[in-house]
Amino acid sequence: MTDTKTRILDAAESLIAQHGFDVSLRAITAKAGVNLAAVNYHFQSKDALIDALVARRIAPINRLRIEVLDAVEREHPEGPLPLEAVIHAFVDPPLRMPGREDIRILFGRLYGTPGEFLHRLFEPHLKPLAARFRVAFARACPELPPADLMWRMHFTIGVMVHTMSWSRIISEITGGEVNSSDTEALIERIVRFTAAGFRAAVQDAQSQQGARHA
Amino acid sequence: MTDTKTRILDAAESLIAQHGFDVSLRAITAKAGVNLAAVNYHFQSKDALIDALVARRIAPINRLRIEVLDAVEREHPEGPLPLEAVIHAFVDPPLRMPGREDIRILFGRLYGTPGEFLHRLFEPHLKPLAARFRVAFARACPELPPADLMWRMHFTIGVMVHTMSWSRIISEITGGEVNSSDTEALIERIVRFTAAGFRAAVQDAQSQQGARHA
DNA sequence: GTTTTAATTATACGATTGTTTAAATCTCTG
DNA sequence: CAGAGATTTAAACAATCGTATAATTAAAAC
Repeated sequence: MTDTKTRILDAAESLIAQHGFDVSLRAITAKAGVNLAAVNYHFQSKDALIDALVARRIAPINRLRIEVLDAVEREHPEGPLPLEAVIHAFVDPPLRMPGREDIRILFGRLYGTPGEFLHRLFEPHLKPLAARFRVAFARACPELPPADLMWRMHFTIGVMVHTMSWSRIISEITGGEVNSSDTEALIERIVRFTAAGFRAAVQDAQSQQGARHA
Repeated sequence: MTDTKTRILDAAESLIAQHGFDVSLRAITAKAGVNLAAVNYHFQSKDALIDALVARRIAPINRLRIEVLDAVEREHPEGPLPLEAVIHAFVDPPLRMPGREDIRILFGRLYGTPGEFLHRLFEPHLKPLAARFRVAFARACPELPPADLMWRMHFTIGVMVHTMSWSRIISEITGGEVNSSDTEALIERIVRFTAAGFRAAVQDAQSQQGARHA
């Protein structure tokens, strides 16, 4: 019999992935097979439970992302970094996340609902990561203006998050035509798409001015 | 004094965009300045209110998307369609949506929480639209395998949705460095990024096999 | 002006929520 | 074995939720 604390976390993780963050503590404790009050005993509140739930998954993923990026930078101590390698370092760990598919959906749901949990999530987990990858992407695309770099990182996150949050129903709504079970092929599709997006020509200030009044 | 029904819709729209779909009817009716029971009188339930709220915004957007796509196809009755024009037809209407910024955030939140509202949303609103744009993208990228075509449409939606749902806080978390107030420039960035992604080389079956065991 | 319908109001209902309390049980130390 | 601390349990708390009811007011029709 596993630990009560982790059983609560597992049950909450699965239920939140399926039904959203407003699942009741009673549903969570029922699925975990523990008493209702156990949540407020081991964690302090429902919000603290969600924080612990998120931290448990994000922390190892971000650690792995940094490790992979470290290896890439070690192989290229100077000069431009290979763009595909940087993208891989960013998207592989969450997409290859071990365990149930629920975790991927939870991850996507987390990014899809900015405002509620994100301020508690961004400062400790995402902010240092974003700063780290920003300089890496800048080294991979030296000629890209800073604003475009940030936007294209943002777009890449959008591709990754949307793929994760729709991973369960994407095959359903396409009639099984599109399937996300082959993780490696999916990662390769994401990297090719976003890398080409990073390498796209940027709009110079003059044509921007023109497009605005077209 | 505007209509009670639209005042409820406006208030619900704004509050849901800010705080999610689990806002109370009391908060909605308080902001609208109407009585609590007015919601169950004019609509039948809270779910029906959300359905009406979504339909009110999605219907004209999708109508405009189809109109713009019709014009593109009329200008190119045969042969390949210009890829950028097809992407513009898809992403411009929601991003240029008139009215408050709340609507864009609501739109993004809707896509970010698949499963709850999406089955009620997909069949009537999204399914015919996806079928229509699928053939258009196929005409724009004739050499692209069907599976890759679907995935890259999916990625494009991810870029669009993520940009919309993060439009309010993106400038906040980047310290004002990245700003989404210039809609036309933002659209241009999205189109350049995704068009380059559509044109990226696809992975052939052989190298797929190899990558899977790499 | 009276009647009929539509719309709004105040109020209450049952159900569910997160959280707390106090007693019961278990676990381990001395 | 005794007892101190940790954990689990059942029960209840106040608050909030969506919804329904009945009465009241406004509007429209004849």
